[in-house]
Amino acid sequence: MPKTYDPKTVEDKWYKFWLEKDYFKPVINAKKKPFTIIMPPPNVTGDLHMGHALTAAVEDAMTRWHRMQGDPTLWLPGVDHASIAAQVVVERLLAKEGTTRYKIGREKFLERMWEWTNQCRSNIGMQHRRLGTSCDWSREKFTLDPGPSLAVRTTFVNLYNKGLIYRGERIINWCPRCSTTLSDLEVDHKDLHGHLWHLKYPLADGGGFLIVATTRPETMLGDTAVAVNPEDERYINIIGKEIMLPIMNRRIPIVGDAIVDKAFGTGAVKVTPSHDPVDFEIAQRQKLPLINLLNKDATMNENAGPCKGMDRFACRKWVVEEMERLGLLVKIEDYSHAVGHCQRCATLIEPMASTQWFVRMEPLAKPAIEVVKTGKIQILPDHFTKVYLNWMENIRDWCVSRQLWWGQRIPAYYCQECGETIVAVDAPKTCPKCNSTKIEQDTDVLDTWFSSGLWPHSTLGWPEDTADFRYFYPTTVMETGYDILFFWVSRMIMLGIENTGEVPFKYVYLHGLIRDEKGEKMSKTKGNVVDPLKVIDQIGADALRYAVVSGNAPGNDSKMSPIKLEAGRNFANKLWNATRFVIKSIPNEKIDLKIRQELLTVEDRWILSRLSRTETTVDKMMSDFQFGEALSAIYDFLWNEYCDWYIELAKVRLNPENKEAVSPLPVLINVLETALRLLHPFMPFVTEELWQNLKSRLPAEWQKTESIMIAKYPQADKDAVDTGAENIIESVIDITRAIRNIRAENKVDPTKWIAADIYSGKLAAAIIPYASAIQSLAKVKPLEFKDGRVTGAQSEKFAVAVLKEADVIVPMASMIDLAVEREKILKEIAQIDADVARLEIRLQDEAFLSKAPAPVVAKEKERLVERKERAARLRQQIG
RNA sequence: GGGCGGUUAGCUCAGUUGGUUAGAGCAUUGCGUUGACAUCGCAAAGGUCGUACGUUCGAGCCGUAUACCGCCCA
Repeated sequence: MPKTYDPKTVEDKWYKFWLEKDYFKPVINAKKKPFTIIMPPPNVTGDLHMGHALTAAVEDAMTRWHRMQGDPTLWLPGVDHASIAAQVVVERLLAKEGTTRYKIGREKFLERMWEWTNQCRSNIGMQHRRLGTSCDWSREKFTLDPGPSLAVRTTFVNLYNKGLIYRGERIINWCPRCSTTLSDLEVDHKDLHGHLWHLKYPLADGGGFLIVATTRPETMLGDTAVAVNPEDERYINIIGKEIMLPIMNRRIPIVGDAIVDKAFGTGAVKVTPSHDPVDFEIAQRQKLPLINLLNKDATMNENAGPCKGMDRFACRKWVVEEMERLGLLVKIEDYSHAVGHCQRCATLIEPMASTQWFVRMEPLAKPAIEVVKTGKIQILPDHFTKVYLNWMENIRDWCVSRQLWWGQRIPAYYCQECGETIVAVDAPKTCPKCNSTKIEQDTDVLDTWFSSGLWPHSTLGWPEDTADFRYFYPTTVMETGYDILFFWVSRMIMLGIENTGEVPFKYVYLHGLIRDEKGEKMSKTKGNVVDPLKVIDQIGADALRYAVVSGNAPGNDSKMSPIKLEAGRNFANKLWNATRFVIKSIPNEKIDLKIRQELLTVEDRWILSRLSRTETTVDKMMSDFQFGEALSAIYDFLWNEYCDWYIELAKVRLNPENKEAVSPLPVLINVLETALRLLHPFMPFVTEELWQNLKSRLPAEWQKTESIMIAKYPQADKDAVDTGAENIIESVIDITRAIRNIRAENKVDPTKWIAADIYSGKLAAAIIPYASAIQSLAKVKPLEFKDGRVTGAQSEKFAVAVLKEADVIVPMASMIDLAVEREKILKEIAQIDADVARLEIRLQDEAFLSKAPAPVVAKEKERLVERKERAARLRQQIG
């Protein structure tokens, strides 16, 4: 075996081996409860990032853990068509080529989308394989596959028939760049520094003005009323009167509506029903007309009068100038307010009244609230339960139609003859009302999250009654980032219950975001992304997986840094070398590796006890989704107990001179083999490589299992816990450390042997057999064990360490070779004397004293004092 | 405005039913390389656990208040 671990030479080999053996495929066994996890499908928007690596590492750890425990385990991978996100990516490609989706047309555009998607999908698949993910590739799904597509259409039709999907005119979020509606969740609110313009609106009867304030003055062109609170005494007399809307010279009514806040501004508000959600509501109540001002690209349309054709921002400027010219601009205030931006392209969103498809959410939310409140679904970490419930309880209808081309086409058809709307799973040939064949499908597609919401059941075959669906649904865990709790975990719960009558999963495990070293979100535009594939190329998949999982607590963000990655690489290498050592120690002749209780030494019983405790901890932590904690328990055991102490103690017995010693090999090998299995779910490649390496050098009975990934996960042997052995070895470790500590404090040459006396009280008999171990580990000889406790220690002659179970006494004389020490000190004194002489000459030099800067002179004087003092102390020491 | 989370060693963070002397990785300092590993070993230094009250025999952990930082929702 080479001296260092080289992941490149092993990872591909083992992944291929696992695939060939079909280990990733579960065997359906009706008698056993399956463990099922559906992978949150990455978007076909590019490469996998660190967040995906974390998802993959955590899900793979769970999957491998359950598989090794003998559960029929399915981890189903998939990819999301990511309607808007993917379309934005390809549109950017087109822009670089100097064209647009409109120029090339829908059909050609979709071809490009598929081309991109196929390439992206295979890339994502390759990247997941590099990460070592043990998902069942034979069941891989894509959101646009026939199965999931059928699920989407079936769901849409069912919801429509139940009245839970409707088409209506509402205020929606319009992205002018993407030229589509967006759901509320797809809009990011950012605080912007803007202005509040105060405008004078003259009464139509010439009896004065009302003053209204707005952050979007251009919308005044679409005002259809001014509203005041009906209980506002200032305005009670003018309700019912009319305003002459400036610029447009249109008469609009003054209406009373309770929603108007008397205290805000002047208490009078302009009403633009087509471009503001609150105004839209007022218009509904007051039966006001809607005037839409905007074209799809956010230029002003023919309703904007003189502003027709202007861009929305140009129009704003023009309106303000015009109002000022008319003497109707009262004042401009600085004003900070939250403004919606498109999550995908960051363009400013325009609220706009539009006829779209909506999902009525409240009836779907009710059972989804119930299952979480009653614990049928458990959200981890727990505090996200509140976040979830708060969102669910204040839910609003969901706009699902998108004016995009890439995605699931809405299964609604319109008769061109009689205007009938037909919603059906399969395209109708004739209109059921008028028998016309002139039928056209809705041109819009569905919000991508509509199909994601069906993912846990659509991937398993629903709406068909499949064996997979029957066996694996409801699934066990949904593992994903907390940032998409609403986007899809919530919708999966709602739609899962709606479609199947059962919860889609038992647990929701939410992980945090992986940020860069400074704690900032990684993004391509910031250029701070860490590419997981590059990391794998450099240090291997196991090291990357270690880095993302270790120290990662549920729901907490974590920062990624080269240092963390290095820690992972170092651990893999440590493990490699420990195994290399064990393998080297295996003799060529046949050996019996069976652990025989009667032959176990105290350190054997100690490491077996520690292993048992580690297994218990790991089992608890894995069951509690504390993956970081489980991993660190394994790390600590392997590095700080097995490598640092057990191997070191075993070396004493392995020494060929120590012929009568009982061989440590049975325990040395068994513990290592077990620990490799413990670690396997986290670091699959290096553990497989080492396990196979180790196994190949062992007797036949070790050859029965052909891969670590299908070997049994270690279970704690409670009988192995041995507090007595733990106390003894802990004392041996304490004593060794104390002596090393004394050596270090007294600067004893590492090759020098020193003497020590141990007063170990009631443990003496147990510790005495470790005399030779302590001797070699602490380089101490002679080592004597004495009765009782130390009394009246003389610190000038002895170094003393008082430990839990023992006292350690080291005579000073044994540490210092006086003659050598005297030589060293004399040398140092000579050196200092030379310094002193030079400094004295310099400080008597008139030229130096007058020309050198004062601080330099002062420093030299100080140095002289310090040197003289040190020389005096050294002279004192040698007498 | 409503809600949630964080504040622990120089840095990054663990610390889940309150229980001896609060841990890890990295960084720092000193020492060490002829048989597992310098991607290493040995040792050292470093913390009034944001602040203030309270509950308790006992608080990093529970309660109240407060400061600062971050996130989500409106």
